[in-house]
Amino acid sequence: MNSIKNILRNSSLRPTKQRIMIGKLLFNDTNKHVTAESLYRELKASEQKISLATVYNTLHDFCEKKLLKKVNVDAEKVYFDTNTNPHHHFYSDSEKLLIDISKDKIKIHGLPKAPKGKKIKDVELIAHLSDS
Amino acid sequence: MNSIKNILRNSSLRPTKQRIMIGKLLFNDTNKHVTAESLYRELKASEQKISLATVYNTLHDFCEKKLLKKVNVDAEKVYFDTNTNPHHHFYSDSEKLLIDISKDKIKIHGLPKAPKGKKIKDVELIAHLSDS
DNA sequence: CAACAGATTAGAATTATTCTAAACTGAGAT
DNA sequence: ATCTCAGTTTAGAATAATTCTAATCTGTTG
Repeated sequence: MNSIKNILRNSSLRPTKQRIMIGKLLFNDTNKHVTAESLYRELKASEQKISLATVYNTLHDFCEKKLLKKVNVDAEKVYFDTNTNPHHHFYSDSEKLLIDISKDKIKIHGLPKAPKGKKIKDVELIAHLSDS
Repeated sequence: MNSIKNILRNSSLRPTKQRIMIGKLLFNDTNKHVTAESLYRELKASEQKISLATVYNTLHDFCEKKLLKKVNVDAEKVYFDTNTNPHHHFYSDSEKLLIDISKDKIKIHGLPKAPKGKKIKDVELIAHLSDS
């Protein structure tokens, strides 16, 4: 509860009511995957008043401060992952569900070096699932 | 020219004027990455008359028939890749540019097995680039 | 507690994509 | 060749996710 405030302060984000509400929902659980919409619905259910624009603003702020990680798997929506450690994902296209795969399990060999003037910022691996 | 018709017929797609136009743009080059919009602009420039809806329809038809591969890297748009062999990508977020990485170069070890009732359909690796 | 930069808000705007319903066109049968 | 019809194309409307706008509000610093 107080720790959310500290998280925000440590990231130089003003601990406003709505950021704290969102922070509670996100950081008291581990490895949560949300979309702006899903979070907005969750907040509404909890009787809180918050606008969708604020949810978007906050998610983006949290991403910039590395409190969240953006995951693009599906063209339809952006997911935000509270697990900011380097890691990968399973994704079930049918259920629109993300599952973390811890990175230390996975070794990638043979990645070519980045084109001149560029460097590899992040490697994202998504294993798409289908019903077997 | 004729080969495009054959490609279409082999995929049981009626070789209509617009599918042939699109096929020419896509399959006479190798490893092209397009979005619906970029292709639409390209078609307009070539004095052809085609609607954006048809571009979308055709790209989706081609995907279903495995003539194209959908790539989701960026929440903003879907890319379509004429390279349908298993392969991976570099992606420059700033330039919105995709570069193929041939799959046989890359070895991935330690991928956990899919959750019960699921199997891994496809593994997609995207190395995000930034300026170095 | 005043003041102001930063945050929130409702609603409009934008962007990518899909849908709709009417008009058109390949291809097989005649 | 022509007819027929399922499969296509089309313009424009509709939808969905996200961003923008401009007015209002609120933490924080002095």
